[in-house]
Amino acid sequence: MDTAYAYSVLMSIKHGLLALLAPGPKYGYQLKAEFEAATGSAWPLNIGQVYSTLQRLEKGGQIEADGVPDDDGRVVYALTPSGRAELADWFGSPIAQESRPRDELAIKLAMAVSTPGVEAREVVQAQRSQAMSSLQSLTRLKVTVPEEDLARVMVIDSLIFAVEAEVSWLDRCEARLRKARTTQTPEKEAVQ
Amino acid sequence: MDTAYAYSVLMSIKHGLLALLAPGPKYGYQLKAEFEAATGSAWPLNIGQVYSTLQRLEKGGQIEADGVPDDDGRVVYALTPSGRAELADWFGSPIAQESRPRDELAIKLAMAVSTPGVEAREVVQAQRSQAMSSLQSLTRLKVTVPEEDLARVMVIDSLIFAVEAEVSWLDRCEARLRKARTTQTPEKEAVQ
DNA sequence: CGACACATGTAACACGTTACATGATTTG
DNA sequence: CAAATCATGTAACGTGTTACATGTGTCG
Repeated sequence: MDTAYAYSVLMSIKHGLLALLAPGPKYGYQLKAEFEAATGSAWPLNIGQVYSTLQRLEKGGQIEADGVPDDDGRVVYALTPSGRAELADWFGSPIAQESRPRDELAIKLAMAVSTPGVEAREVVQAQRSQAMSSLQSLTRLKVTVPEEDLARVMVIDSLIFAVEAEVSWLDRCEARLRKARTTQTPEKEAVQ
Repeated sequence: MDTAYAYSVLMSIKHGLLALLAPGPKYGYQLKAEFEAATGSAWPLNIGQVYSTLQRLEKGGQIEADGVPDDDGRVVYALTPSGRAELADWFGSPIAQESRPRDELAIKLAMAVSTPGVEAREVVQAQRSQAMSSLQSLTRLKVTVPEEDLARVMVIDSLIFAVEAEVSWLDRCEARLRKARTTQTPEKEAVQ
């Protein structure tokens, strides 16, 4: 293999489509619909992206067009053994911590505290109020989806948990910043 | 602008480098070192990527090479007004919820529950034990960095908070799955 | 000398994203 | 008929990632 990325390889869509193809062959529009039925309101999926991804999956030998277009011009794709293997591997092994994208917010705050002229606490507060408002829309959204729809509920929960964690983290940062200012530079704030 | 992405635009490195250039001109290796000094052990930065990104920033008019290579072949880059403006905008506005990458784990679990033949609870448990072990390494790592090093402490905290939230979420998913199995299909598990 | 760190750079690729073109079918 | 929806596809770009080439300086 030449494609051995050490971390930060995003393949959510690819794997998601593979999973949707597991029960049986499907076509593009159907995949978009089913993908959004589960992860839906959270992460809409541009239809163009479905076809791009299908193309790349076919090129990679993980899926193949099921013969000719079906009854009415719809092109149906099916998993190949290779694709089925990759899917099994995806489900079978946990997602590595190192394979996750860099957290832009963490980087931003790290940079904010070490960049002169930037008030890190303002950054924290702006982010916090934004997080609180998304928390509200998420809880509003959650009551609209029935408990039985496991996939959707779980996805929304994951967003809620992530935002809540972000708020807690921001609060801790606030505390750290407050403490650092009062202990380190007691009267430096008077300057300028 | 032609580049108006609606969501999922990753620009952590770009903005990170811009921030590092704010105090004054710097060269590639130095930027790598300083970037890792803050976000360090969490997200190492390939040196090649620094040069790629610098090149793209220069092409985009956000930075420019400071005349000739300095005393010893080192090429120093500085912010342009445009770059400074973009940086101010980055610090000044919160990171949008929609601009975050899709959570692969959430998608995976959503797919797991709707894919026949896949035991979602096994996926949950595998992920959970992996999360617990990364939580351990993170807490081990945290004690090695001094409290005064705000940036690094905050970055590690952000990882810890994220993993803790993941564990809580996984536990909730476990509960939901257990409940769904006992209420929905009481004896279906006997089949096959 | 040989190994290693410092330093710059390029080429190639994978993935995500959108804009655009094209047609068939349905429906007010 | 016109508009909306269904359906497929392509071209282009931005960002992240790595592998590789190249050279300098230092130190055992």
